[in-house]
Amino acid sequence: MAMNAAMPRKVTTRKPRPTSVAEAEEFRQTREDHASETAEDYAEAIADLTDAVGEARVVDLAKRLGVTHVTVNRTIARLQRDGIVTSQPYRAIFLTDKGRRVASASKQRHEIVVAFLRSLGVPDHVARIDAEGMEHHVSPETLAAFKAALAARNR
Amino acid sequence: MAMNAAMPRKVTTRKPRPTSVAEAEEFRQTREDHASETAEDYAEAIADLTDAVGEARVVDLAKRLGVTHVTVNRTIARLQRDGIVTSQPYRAIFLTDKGRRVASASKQRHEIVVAFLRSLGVPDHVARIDAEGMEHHVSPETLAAFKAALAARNR
DNA sequence: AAAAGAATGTAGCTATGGCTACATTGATGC
DNA sequence: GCATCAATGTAGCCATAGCTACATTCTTTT
Repeated sequence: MAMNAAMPRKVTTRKPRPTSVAEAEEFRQTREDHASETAEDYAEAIADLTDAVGEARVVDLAKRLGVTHVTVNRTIARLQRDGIVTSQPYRAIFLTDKGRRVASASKQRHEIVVAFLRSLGVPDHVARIDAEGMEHHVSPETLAAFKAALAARNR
Repeated sequence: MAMNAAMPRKVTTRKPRPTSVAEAEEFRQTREDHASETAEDYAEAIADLTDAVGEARVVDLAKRLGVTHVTVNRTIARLQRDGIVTSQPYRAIFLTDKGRRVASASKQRHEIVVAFLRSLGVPDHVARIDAEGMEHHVSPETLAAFKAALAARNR
């Protein structure tokens, strides 16, 4: 690119750059959480459907998660690859032991987060929406704090 | 696919399918939030850097967000497309008015969430990590509830 | 048993969000 | 002024996550 005289050039020396990368770790953690969000949502949905109607089918998951059956299909393939579910063509989807553990932990956390938000006076519908987004980023420490706050309120 | 006799066939009629899609809305909302997360994180980072050293450069953002400069570059192009920032090749990045609004709202929410978690006894470092993930999913209602809880504690 | 309809699968598109490797430009030092 | 190094830009790869359109298979109905 040719030098353009009309383009105001910066003459002064560059300001010293902050070298701290402390915050970077927080963003990294958040990105990592995102990777497991899908697995947790699917595992929980599959567990619920299995409890309710005995099996989880692609259409049911699609309806429940608000995506098309195509997306479900591809995600299930990944979850199978990762040992969360078992599935065979044209058959229902089932959780592995690992999948059941994921679902159970996720469900527990979900319920605590919803209960906690509701205890703060957040309307039920809003609490459910917020919990769905927040829950995957709630560490064990924060979950414990939520539990403790709930217990204190009921004491 | 040929019928495989060894494959246990389901003989009974399919169970009735649950038709409720109530939960789907929650997942949709969460996916929507994800779309704005990046914009908020970048806007906040750019605002902070601009305050601290007068300008935000690609390297600084990369360091701070924990990604490579390539990722920053591409994201900045998108943010420019979306009217959040202005940028010219080889120059610093600046927020538009819209970008400043995003940054300010995001920063405020971030600080409230961190303060709230800390007030529950969550260790500072953990509070920061969790807040980073959670904040983008905190609705105005929940944020108000957090604020109220903080105010009550300081009363 | 054949037709119709529902469910599932597949091909291929878009967008985001990471990355490495390499090219170019800008800033600094000699 | 030129060489060097840092910063920025570009090409192109991969994975996730959504979609429409179409093909196949299964279930139900007639």
